[in-house]
Amino acid sequence: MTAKERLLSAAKDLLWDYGYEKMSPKDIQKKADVGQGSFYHHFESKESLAAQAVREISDDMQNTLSAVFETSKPPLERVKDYLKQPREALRGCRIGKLVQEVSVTHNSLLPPISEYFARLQQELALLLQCAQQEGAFPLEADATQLAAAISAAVQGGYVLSRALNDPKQMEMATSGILSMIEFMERRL
Amino acid sequence: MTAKERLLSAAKDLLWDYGYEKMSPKDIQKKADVGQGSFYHHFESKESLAAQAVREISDDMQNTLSAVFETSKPPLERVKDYLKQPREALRGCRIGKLVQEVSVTHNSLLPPISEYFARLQQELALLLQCAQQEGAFPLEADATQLAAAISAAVQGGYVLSRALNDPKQMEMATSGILSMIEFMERRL
DNA sequence: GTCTATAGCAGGATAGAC
DNA sequence: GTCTATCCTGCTATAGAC
Repeated sequence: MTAKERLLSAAKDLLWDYGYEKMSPKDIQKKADVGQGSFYHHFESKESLAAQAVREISDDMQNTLSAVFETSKPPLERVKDYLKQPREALRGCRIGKLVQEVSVTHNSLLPPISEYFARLQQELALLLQCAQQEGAFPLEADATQLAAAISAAVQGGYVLSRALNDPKQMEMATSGILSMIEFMERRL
Repeated sequence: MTAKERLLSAAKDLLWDYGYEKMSPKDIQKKADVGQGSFYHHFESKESLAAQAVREISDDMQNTLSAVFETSKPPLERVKDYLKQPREALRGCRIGKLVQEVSVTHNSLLPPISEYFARLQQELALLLQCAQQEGAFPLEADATQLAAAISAAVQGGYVLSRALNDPKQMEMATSGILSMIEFMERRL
């Protein structure tokens, strides 16, 4: 890996564990085994590097999404598969945890994050609507609201897991949603 | 208000908007209109002050919880009332947003936060079980899982609102859960 | 209790040699 | 492209006078 690639990779890791504000240029240089000179040769600033790192994280996560959503399974199964995905609950969401920082919502890091969540919700809503058209899910449900609730439960699962220092919180939150979906499926 | 009270009040505000790491002693002093000398006269350190501020925030929020949960309404109504509470979605959860910071999960600030969420989930689960015993909610639902899902949806609502810079995300997430609960209520 | 002065250190970035 | 030296600022805290 080139120095530039190592810097990006290190930044992606540190953003996950430390967040944007607490991640210092020196932390990145040390983790990437790269000198200060190289850092500022390849990137204009910490924000510039972070913006590119967040862009890559968003792309990675959208690819993961595609792997779950673009299958031949019935639409509602794909929604359930999303809920059942393995997650590093205590580490937090690579992308969701960043939005709590003032320095992130007020700079160039936000757009790739918004993009990820917009796409997630859009795909979930679409799948739910398909399920409804196929008669696999109650028509009275509001697909858009449900999509928001599902993505919120996952993000909240991360928060609760960290707050209670217990990875099972994620499992409970997603299982709770899953149970409700299956209930609605049975009684349509 | 005494200088000590002003310091605590300022810290509570800054924790909400800036978070723990980005909130500096100088920020607090300035907002409280108190000199550096006073700051370190009343508190040992930034962490010490923050710990006390978080303790108070947790207490405040538990009082808000009591106001919603300790009424004479039917149990399931109280759960719905919790979901319908007004929230400053874009500002984030006063307490939930803190747990994403490494410096918070690794120090004395976490316990009051854990306490709040533990109590929230316990009360929600209890109310759901009451509703089940009264025949107002399906027995096949797992109250503990649902309580986790409900509290997660609220926390996730905050995250999504900030990520998409749209306060309606909170409303959609909580309405989504609300709809599912009402669906289950109708078809028990 | 409150003030000002000061200290030590880290964050973020620049300069110029190699 | 990479290295070392250097700069300025802000963070966190201490010291000692009033």
